[in-house]
Amino acid sequence: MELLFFAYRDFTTECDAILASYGFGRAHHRVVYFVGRNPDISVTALLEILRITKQSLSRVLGRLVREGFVTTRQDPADGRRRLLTLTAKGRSLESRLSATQRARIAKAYRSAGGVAVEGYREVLMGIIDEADRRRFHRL
Amino acid sequence: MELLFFAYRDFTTECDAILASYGFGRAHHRVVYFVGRNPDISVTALLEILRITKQSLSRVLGRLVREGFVTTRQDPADGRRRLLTLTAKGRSLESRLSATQRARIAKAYRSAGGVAVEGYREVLMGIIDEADRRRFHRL
DNA sequence: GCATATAAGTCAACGTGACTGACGTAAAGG
DNA sequence: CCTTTACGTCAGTCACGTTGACTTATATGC
Repeated sequence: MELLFFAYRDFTTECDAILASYGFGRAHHRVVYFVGRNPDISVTALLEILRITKQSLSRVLGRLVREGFVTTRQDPADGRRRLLTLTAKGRSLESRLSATQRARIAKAYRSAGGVAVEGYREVLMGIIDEADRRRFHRL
Repeated sequence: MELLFFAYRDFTTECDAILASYGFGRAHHRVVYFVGRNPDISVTALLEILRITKQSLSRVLGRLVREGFVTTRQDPADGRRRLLTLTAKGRSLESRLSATQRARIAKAYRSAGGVAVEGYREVLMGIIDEADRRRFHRL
């Protein structure tokens, strides 16, 4: 429990500094991250991943769209849906944020070795709710 | 990165429900957890673990003390220090919260096996800032 | 074709838990 | 004695979550 607490805390603090320089918070990071991972994702699908309310997302996403990090377009198959995708600016922010986290994970992976990484992934997967685990089977 | 996000989210949501029934939030949980782990901890030491400001801690800790979950006493060795310890009521809350998390971790450990757990701990340790890693060497 | 359901957006109000800055007090220590 | 440390508190701000109500556009089933 302590391990997870410290790992998650240190995992996010570097990003917080970058985000602060844009006037963003963690909520913006999560949106940028998941839109980056799932281009053309619908608003509802994003809400289900983040498990927050539409109103909470609205403020964060609205700003990201207004400031040109995310674009919305109508779903050609279902006109009610708005599909979200990162712009070049959004991808640039996303990779800047991910770079610090990837570096941290890569360092931990290297020093722990392949067998440890296998175990790490297996245990984390076991901690995740069964329903959400399926998200990873696709990858 | 996604693994950590979902694992941490699912790791905390069960507790959030219990905490909500007391009118508490995650901040209270963290205080109860770390005071439980470190009986007779000073306020400053707790602040360093949590990495929040005195003012932020004050509201949360103040309420826990007023409602009888945590006791403070003067450090006999240094009268400026207030030593924090859980009351029976506090320990009861702590174990109730920990029980759900322990169960989740235990389940993940069992299904992953001992070798995986070794790797899991090794990688998480690598993600944690070097300075904080020392905290675990004691344990 | 109309009624209902769904996707999205918005207005308003609120709560928690962070933050900064300033100030007060008690105890320790050179 | 003066400075530093530990703690507490007042005041104001901000991020980000919540609920509830309402609107608009589109899809879909009868």
